[in-house]
Amino acid sequence: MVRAATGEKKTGRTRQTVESRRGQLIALGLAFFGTRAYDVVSIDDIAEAAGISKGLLYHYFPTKRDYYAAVLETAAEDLRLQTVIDPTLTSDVRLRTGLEAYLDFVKARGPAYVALMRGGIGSDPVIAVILDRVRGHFIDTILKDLPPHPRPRALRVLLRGWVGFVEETSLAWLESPPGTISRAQLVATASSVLVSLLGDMLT
Amino acid sequence: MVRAATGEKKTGRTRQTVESRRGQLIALGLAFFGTRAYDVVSIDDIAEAAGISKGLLYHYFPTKRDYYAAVLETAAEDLRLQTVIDPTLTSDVRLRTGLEAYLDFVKARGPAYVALMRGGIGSDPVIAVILDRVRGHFIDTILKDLPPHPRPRALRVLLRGWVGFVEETSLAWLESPPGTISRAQLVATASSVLVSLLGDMLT
DNA sequence: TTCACGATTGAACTCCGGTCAATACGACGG
DNA sequence: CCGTCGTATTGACCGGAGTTCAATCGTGAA
Repeated sequence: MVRAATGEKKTGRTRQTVESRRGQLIALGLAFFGTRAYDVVSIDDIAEAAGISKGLLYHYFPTKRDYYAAVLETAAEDLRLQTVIDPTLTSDVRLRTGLEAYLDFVKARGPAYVALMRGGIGSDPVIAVILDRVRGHFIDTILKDLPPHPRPRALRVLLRGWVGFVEETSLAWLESPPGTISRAQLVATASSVLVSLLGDMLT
Repeated sequence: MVRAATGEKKTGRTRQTVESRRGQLIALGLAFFGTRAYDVVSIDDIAEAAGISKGLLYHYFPTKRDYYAAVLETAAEDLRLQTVIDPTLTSDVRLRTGLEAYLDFVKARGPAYVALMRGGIGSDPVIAVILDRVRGHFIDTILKDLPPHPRPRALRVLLRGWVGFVEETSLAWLESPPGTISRAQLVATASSVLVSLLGDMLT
């Protein structure tokens, strides 16, 4: 309609490879879902920001939820990569280094991390599975360091609680005014909690 | 259209008081949002289940999010009421009793509690405030028992972490097969974590 | 240069959140 | 027993958002 008035080229089509387009869309999703709530972000917003048509987004992701899931999965994978620790170190050092890496990741991502991990649509099964996998990965990493001998079933429950402690503590750290608590103190407390937890269990 | 075929009375209008209607809708919301994700639950679903028109729901709640917030608020209030402990008891006993009450509440509500507290729309500011208030209430309750003397600002951050520990642990307890961990062990571990946390801080 | 594959479009469809004027239930006064 | 009045309640309507799909055109290979 008004198209004739604008001086733009008739076809704005810029063909891209599937990976680059997918990457662009996921990156956009990280920005959008990291800022606004799931149901406030519209497919049209994404498409417009990407400079593509709505239909194309559905060429890459079957549904909005799948799109969100893919975005979350990417964030989760980033977190996993960012917290890989040199396996030759002492388990104690690895714990502290891992916690530091985790906190650095949280600090770098800021509110986007909060919105993605906490917000979103937690009660959706697909989403819940992704979040559980992230937490499960950390738990498995910790369990690998433990002697396989006395490993009560209750341990996993408590470790999941510990992960909750670290997550919640990190968010509080992010939101609190600077000087409230130091990164070092967080690391120290978290590892001391874990050690006492393991000590209680494995005796 | 088909209405004539059914033997129902032409007008199904059953006028109710505002409180009873509101209560019915909130109860329905607890069931729906406790089962399905926020954006999967439609206003039409609720209205149909309540036997009313969509418009009436908007007579009570200005928006879907406000409706959800009201439902959440009710659940939060229930939890608060369910965890009121006799203030004449020892602080130590109060802690254990409170934890037991919390776990009983979680067990009674089951997955619905999970969906409401974790799921929902966490990144929505209004919702986040409600959830923060619930956690803040527990933290304040704990803080009331402490001597006001050495109360570092970091304490609140760690207490929030402890609440996260309890929440996550409770969910894992719910989902785990019976016999994995006992309620008593959970209470013991959670209070021992809290005590050691406070011990580290207040020395 | 041609061809064919597939990335890309845009219009159409449906469902859903939200609005609003009209309606009728039921309590109250006469 | 009967208006009549407030308001709980309806139903039709709207714009927007998710989703579908046939048509289109850019691009690498032959």
